[in-house]
Amino acid sequence: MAMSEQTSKHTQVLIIEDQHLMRLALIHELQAALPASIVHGAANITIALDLLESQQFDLVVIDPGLPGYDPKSQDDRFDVVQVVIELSPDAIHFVVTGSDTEEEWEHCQKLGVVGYLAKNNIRPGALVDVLQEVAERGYSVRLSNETTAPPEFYHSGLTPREQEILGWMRQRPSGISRKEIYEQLGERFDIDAASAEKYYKRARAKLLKTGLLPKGL
Amino acid sequence: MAMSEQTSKHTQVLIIEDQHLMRLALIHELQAALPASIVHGAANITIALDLLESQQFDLVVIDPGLPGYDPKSQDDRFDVVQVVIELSPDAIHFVVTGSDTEEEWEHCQKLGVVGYLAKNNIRPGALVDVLQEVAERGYSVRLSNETTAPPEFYHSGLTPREQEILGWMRQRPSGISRKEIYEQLGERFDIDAASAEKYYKRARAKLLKTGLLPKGL
DNA sequence: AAAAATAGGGACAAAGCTGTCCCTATTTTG
DNA sequence: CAAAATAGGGACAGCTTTGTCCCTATTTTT
Repeated sequence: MAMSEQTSKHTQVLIIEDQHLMRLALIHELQAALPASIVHGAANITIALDLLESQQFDLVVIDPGLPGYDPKSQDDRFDVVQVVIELSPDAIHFVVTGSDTEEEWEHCQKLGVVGYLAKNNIRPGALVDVLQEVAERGYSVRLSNETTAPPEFYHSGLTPREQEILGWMRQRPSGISRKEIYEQLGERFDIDAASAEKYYKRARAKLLKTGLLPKGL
Repeated sequence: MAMSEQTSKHTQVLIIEDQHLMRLALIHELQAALPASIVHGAANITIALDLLESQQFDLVVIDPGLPGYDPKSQDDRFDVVQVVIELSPDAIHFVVTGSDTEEEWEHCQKLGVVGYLAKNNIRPGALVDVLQEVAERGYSVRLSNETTAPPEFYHSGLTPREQEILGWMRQRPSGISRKEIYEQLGERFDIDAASAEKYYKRARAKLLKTGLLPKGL
């Protein structure tokens, strides 16, 4: 019988978050940010504690606003964080919350948390930057931040690439030519600028065919 | 110049939610639930009001916990909902919140809301049921609910189908054979039970190759 | 012991997405 | 006006995912 290789080369990640869609989104983000990782999800503290006792993790992401704890009680919130940290002393710990405060971050930091992220300040792809910042500076904080992002527009007939390119193009500041955007996108996605242009054009064509495309073209 | 067809056959949906990942997840869910829909996202109330003034919507989903409003103030939360409803009187309105209460639902109902959903009670695919319930009964309420879901396990090498099938299989109650699960899955996804079996096996093989698969096989 | 379930594969067609290259008009900008 | 940018496509190779069908051992139930 082969020995079970508990010490695999994969990064083990645990997400503790009770909101299903948010947990799935975080899992998705973490997988994208750490391609060789295995990501576990726990919808409540009971499952989380089971997992923490059964194996080691390299990174644990905690939402302290779990059911069974009084969301208005700071003590309850810190309790969750503290217990998790005690059970995974070698891991890196992030806190993700929908109601962030400067004071809570400071308290969490004393408990050993190195990442403190407001849910409304986590954009797709942002965790890459957070992880890098933690690696460089030892911590990363993103408090709540009212965004001025443009409205989004999702049409079921578009492929992910087309959605993505279109999203970027719609944020084009005035004075910047489309061509420049194509080049930026080419660099960002590591594709040809011409391909980015192609995607944009196809997306546009699809929207025209169905009869409506957003104002900013 | 062709006349712009404002009255297209597509269902127009608007999601007002400040948490980016949650907004994207909701957009995704809505597109899956309403395949012929065009879904718009607004990260704050300003964008939302712009959109509401510029066009009509058939369904508006509101998270009243937006920045700029005191999350502890019930009045502020209701204000958001009320303003949105006044600007889209012909639409159906859902409220999605991370801090739900029975009282808030009752108040929202008086304002015209027909769907009241706690964020921790929205699972992937659940909006289909919510929409159907609204169509049949006129309203749908899903208050906060502590789940007893099993731990989740996501491995980057698996395809979405494999992840999905594996997730279902891991919830198999004792006394139910795998074969029965295959049949349920076949029905649910409208594929052959044999295909479901194939996916499970391939997922299992991949996990074995990389050295670790979760306890429950 | 016979029947059913399970593990662990192979082969393959259809479809969709990605990415590249190339083309011609028309419009905008310097 | 000349040059650059833009609109609006066609063709195509490569890849992954999906879904179906088929196969042989081994284990578990009955």
